[in-house]
Amino acid sequence: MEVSTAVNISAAEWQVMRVTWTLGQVSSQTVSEVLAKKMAWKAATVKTLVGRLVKKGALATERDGKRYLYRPVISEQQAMDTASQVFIDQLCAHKVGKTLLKMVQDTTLSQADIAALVTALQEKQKTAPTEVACNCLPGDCQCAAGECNC
Amino acid sequence: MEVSTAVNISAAEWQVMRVTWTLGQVSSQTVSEVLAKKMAWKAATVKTLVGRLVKKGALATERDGKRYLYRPVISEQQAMDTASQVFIDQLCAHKVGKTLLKMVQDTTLSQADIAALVTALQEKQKTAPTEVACNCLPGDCQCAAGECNC
DNA sequence: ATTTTAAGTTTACATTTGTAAACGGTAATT
DNA sequence: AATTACCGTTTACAAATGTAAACTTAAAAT
Repeated sequence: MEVSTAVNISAAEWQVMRVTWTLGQVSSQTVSEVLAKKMAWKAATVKTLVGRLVKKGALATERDGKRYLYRPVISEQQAMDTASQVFIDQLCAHKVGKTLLKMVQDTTLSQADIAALVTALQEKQKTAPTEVACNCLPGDCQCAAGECNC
Repeated sequence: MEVSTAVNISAAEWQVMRVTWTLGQVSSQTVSEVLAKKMAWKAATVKTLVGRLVKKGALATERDGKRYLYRPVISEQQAMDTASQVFIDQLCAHKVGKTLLKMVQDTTLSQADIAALVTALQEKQKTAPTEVACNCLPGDCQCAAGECNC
């Protein structure tokens, strides 16, 4: 039944997660070194974030002598997909397409990424509707002509 | 020089913005009615959010007798684009493609949206790199073989 | 064995966010 | 004219977030 494994990871915490996703299993010292350089954060700040992530269940710990090693509990891809969903869900359904277009245009993508996207889109095209209705208002979108872009 | 017009709009505030984006110029009563139904928010809650948005400069006011009419200061598309950028920027550059793919797959898009995306992607393909490097760590990604998905 | 270090834990503290009640004033209704 | 109904403004208040110092303890170095 999928008991809401969805942990909320804040923007700052996300940076810590990225280090663990990238390095797999890390000491907090490593995380601190990386983020001191990348984010100009004090070690104390990183400690707090790591602590919160452990409490939230986003990081698992394993004793390693006097210290701990931290390991991500959820995969990066899954976390990104969840975050994407949350992001998209808050937008007007009618305008999601335009926004995805902007994202695609403004992002560096590899040949493979592009190919995969094109394939998926072509597949999607087979069953895509002509229009996606605006869902900004409950019931029908009642915007007067010219007053909105729905 | 683009003096950071970027206003921060929280998730709850975003709902208020959507109403103004959709209806163009609204009384707080209208916003309240819409969101009471859509979000089950009390009128007081909406008042707070509207007030904060005005203070943040995201909504402009115009007197209308005893009350105000509210109007969005920035366009929805621009707000969405900014939010998208912020969202994408926090992700590992190497994995943005996969995430966009997921978004495309999980979202309802119109024929026109899909066509526009395909066109943009084909154009992008001409200059796309073979690989997009991971930028999770400062300097080179030092993940050991097999320990990360970079 | 003593001191230094490094780790984790506790405490701090201002802001932002979500949610809303209370208050005060003006316009509309009785 | 008195009263009611709205509307905007103030106040409330807990939780989350960003940022970090202080404290405590155990291991490492001398």
